[in-house]
Amino acid sequence: MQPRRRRLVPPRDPATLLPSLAAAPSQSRLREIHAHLLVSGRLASYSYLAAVIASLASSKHLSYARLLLPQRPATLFVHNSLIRALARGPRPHLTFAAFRELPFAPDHNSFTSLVRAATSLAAAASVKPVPPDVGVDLLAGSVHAAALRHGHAAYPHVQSGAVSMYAAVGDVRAVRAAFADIASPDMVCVTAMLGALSAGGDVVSARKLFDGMPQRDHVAWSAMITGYVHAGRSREALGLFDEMQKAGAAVSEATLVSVLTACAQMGTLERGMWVHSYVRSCRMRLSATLGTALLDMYSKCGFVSMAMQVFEIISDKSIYTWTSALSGLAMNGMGKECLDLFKRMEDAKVQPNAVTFVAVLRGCSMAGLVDEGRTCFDSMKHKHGVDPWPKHYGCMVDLYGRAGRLDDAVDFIHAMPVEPHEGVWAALLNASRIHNRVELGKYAMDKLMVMESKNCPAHVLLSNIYANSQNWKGVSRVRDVMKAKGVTKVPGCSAIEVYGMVHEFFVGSKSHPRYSEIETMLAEMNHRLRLQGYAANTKEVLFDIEEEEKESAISLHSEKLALAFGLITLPEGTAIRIMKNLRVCKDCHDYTKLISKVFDREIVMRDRNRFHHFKHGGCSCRDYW
DNA sequence: GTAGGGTTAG
Repeated sequence: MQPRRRRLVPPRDPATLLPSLAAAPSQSRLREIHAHLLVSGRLASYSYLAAVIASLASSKHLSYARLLLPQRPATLFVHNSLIRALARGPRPHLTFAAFRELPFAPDHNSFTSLVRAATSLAAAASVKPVPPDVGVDLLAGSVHAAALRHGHAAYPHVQSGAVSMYAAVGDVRAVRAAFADIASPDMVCVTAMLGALSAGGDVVSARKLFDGMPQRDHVAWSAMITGYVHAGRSREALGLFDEMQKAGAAVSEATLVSVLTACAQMGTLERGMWVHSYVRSCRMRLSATLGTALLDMYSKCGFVSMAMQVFEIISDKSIYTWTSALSGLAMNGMGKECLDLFKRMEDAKVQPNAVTFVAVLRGCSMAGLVDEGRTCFDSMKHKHGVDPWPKHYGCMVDLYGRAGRLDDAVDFIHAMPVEPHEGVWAALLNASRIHNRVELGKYAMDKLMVMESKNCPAHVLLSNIYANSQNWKGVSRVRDVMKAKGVTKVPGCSAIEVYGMVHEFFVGSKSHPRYSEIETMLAEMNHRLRLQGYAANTKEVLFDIEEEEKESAISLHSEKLALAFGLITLPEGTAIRIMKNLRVCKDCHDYTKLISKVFDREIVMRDRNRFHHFKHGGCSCRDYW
């Protein structure tokens, strides 16, 4: 077959070329476009040249952009365009090189971009080391100092940029100082500041600032919603979103991303699906960011098939998209699928980062794929050049430990090139609990104690190990230690969404308005289960109490209350979805399995670590958690 | 024709 010849038709409007440049064209297409620009004489126009350079720099053709620069005696504006594009692009450290090579004295616009570059670098530094090997805090300080030296630090854009920059490096004092320097902050500055405050963990001050704003646009609303999401207060985030819509503020893509994150956090599938249909009805394009937030919401609501459907239709998948999909498969126990997807990612030549490997290793560990996990861990550094984090070592110990290969887990710990951190010992402790290795559990706990750990789940784990071996002295010792160290126990809470409303249940709480119905249902559940020969597993109750009392304490675990409520309110044939803030205990797990059989219901339960999909008396985790 | 809000893990 004859290869089709491409026609060289110059586009009528030069502006139509810019999007195709930013979309990272192939080399040959790029040369074609360049030829058009030269022939049509458009590269002679400064503003157009600047736009072209900016588009090129933000795509994958940085060197090409640089090539264009000396073609004309470029103005400061053209150089600033390049710097701006670099600062917003995927490799912000290149901004500094371009800044140093400026053939002009930098102006306030140059510094606006430089501050932005430092901000992006600081944000990226948590995932990968920053290329110019310098601490991001030092970088922020010196960028600010340079702006002062050149007399541009008082420019409003530099000022509000500095607020965000110091927030990104986590320097709360510098944030406050930078904000105090601004004589009369406008809406944009205040929004930057409220974002900075909530990023620093102070949503309360952020909210005060927000309430005091004379006017708020959609960015200000979004920033506040995001603040709540990052604080883990997703209920308030969703409430604020409702207010935002009542106030008539425009809903942007960024807003929806935050709202979806809130839905994911709470596990409110119905509201999440509402956002999805909103996106569709507005005919919004599913960008990588929006699509990823959507896919993540579906996985965190236990709706994996839908998550994967969304994944497939995202056309420009980012590293976040891939990682989120992998993590979704991992937490739903689909280790095999997770590895397959990782292979696809490698084939697609997408570079995995450290977070990606956390997801894949967790996938292996959830599904008991020990050898595959080991291979993956080894490939991290050798094949992909990703240095392992403490967490990756923890995943490996978990992988060996869960599978019952405790000796391998211990060998692995001893062979670690870095000092084992808390998570490693906690993983060993958990494995000891699963496989009833009391001595090994004590050993792991001793290590944790030395670290002055206030890790509450670890203490509870050790207590469970003691309880399993009827060692009530050990149990009460753990309790005393917890008291002495001030380890606070988070109360167990299960949430269930019914017709758009989220109902929360705590252990033994009777405060729900429909509690009497719940009580009746609980009695019926227990009755029907007993007919099936179910006896409560009371071993894991934290304290040594009389057998009868124990049973009633267990029967009031929050997940059972939520389950009863779901059985009352949700029509037959609909899955019951429960979100628990802590791990499901063994008894509740067995109990739920039986309920799924006796009541012929699909039950999806999300706990702190993963999902359990109960059906016909079995669970997707194959009791392996 | 230059600012502020957004996605993965924990």
